[in-house]
Amino acid sequence: MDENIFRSTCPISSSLDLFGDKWTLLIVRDLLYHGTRTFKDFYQSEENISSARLSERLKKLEGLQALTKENHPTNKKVYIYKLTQKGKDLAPAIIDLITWGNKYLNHHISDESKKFAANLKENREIVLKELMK
Amino acid sequence: MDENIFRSTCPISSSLDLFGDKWTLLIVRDLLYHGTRTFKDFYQSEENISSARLSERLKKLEGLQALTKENHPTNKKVYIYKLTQKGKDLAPAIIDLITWGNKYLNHHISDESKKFAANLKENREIVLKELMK
DNA sequence: ATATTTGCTTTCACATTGAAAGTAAATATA
DNA sequence: TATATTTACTTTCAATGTGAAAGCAAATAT
Repeated sequence: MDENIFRSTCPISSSLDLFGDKWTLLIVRDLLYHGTRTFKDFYQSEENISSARLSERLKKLEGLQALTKENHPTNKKVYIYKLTQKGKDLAPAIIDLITWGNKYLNHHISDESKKFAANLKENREIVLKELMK
Repeated sequence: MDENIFRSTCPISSSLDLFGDKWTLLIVRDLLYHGTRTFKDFYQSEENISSARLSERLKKLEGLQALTKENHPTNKKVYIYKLTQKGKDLAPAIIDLITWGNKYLNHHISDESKKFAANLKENREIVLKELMK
């Protein structure tokens, strides 16, 4: 990883240099929820990422070693993406964004997400452990 | 706030629709660390935000009611920016990004930030309470 | 043998950004 | 009281990043 992508020696600033965009953490979200994903799975998630951007972000995350890409056991055309520990360690930040979004944007959040967020609020550590395992 | 800025009914996606860029959370960071800030204070922080972008982001955060802008008590040219509760509630996500950055980008993080992050790791709830008060 | 699926890449108009310069009002200084 | 400086912006614009659509090649299904 090139050092000159970092604006300062501040850890938030540096984390945002890597994850401060609208797509990267959504890819991590999908993997936290589902464990493994294929290109098609990501592509079909409801936010409608373009294939160009998805491809680019997967490469970035792979380069960061936040996820791994492996062959599908039977289908040679399909690849399986999985989080590494480095990727899983983004779970706390992600659930805090869920909590914030659920509190302040509640009127347009789906019922399913509201339930998930309510559970999170009660059992942060348990949900975290579950997501990161 | 316009509803059509949101890509989906997912709370992470929606939070990222608001904060998924390289500058917005850094402004919140400065306010968490310092309590109050002026335009000049933000402008002089080490990441070198351009005044055009700073002005734009401050307006966005004010529009979201994540911060307030008030007159300086004696200098009519200066404005004082402060976090609202909505803004302070971003503190958990921000400290988790500090923790992640400190763990995985440690080699280029300043000693001061390393100390802060170490304390955070030991005393998450106490530091959080202190930042949000 | 042919159609479909999957995981991309390519293209390009459009949106966002960073850097620099400009501005106007308020304040400090001579 | 005149002038320099400071503060909080706005304007401009080239460079960069993005979304939507189309294209492609290998693998799989029919």
